[in-house]
Amino acid sequence: MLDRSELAVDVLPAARRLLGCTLEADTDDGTVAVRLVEVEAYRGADDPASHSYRGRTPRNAVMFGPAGFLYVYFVYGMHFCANVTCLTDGVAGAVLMRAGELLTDPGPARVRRPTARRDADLARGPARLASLLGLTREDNGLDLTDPSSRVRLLADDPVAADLVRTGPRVGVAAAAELPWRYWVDGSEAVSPYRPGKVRTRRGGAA
DNA sequence: TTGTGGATGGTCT
DNA sequence: GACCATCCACAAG
Repeated sequence: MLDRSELAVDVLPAARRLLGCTLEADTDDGTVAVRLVEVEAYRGADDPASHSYRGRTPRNAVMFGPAGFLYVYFVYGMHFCANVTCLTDGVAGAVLMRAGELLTDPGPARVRRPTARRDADLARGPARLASLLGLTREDNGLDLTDPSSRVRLLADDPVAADLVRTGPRVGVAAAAELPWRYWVDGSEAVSPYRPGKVRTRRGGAA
């Protein structure tokens, strides 16, 4: 298991530490595990892109708790995204898990995500990753450092420094200049770059 | 192969 | 009532 103390630090070192770690979940189709290859850091108070920027609400309460817990939220009316909390109790911070490489048998994973064309697509993108592991609102607040949790975070060897890349966060308009996205160079499971938001609202009568 | 736009609902102002 | 830490189908080249 990953030790909670390794995450009770600022969001950038925590994000860096999570690269290469294994996220494992027990699902109805069997155990599914991925190696994290892409993450993004979010920090309350000074980060306009963070859910916690405007203070504590019922939705983001987990972000204000201790490190090493799962923060799941619902987005775009149909997707879930999963974060790992970091920093200390009372200070909001989290790392969004954006992509992973499948470590377990593709069989159960394919049952969960039948539309994936390649194995590398199974957990490419935050909503796909959450879907693959069956993460929903029900799992919000789980302790990822508890071996008896349905979802667990295992501490693998850190990724070599020369394989780690950083850049702007994906799909984020606020604070788009911050290079708070970390990924493993060369992984086919890293989600493609999309420029942050070109706002096209429906029915836009000029 | 790449680019574009629609779907869909909780959360907060 | 506007905004979203997105994904997928489909069209065009």
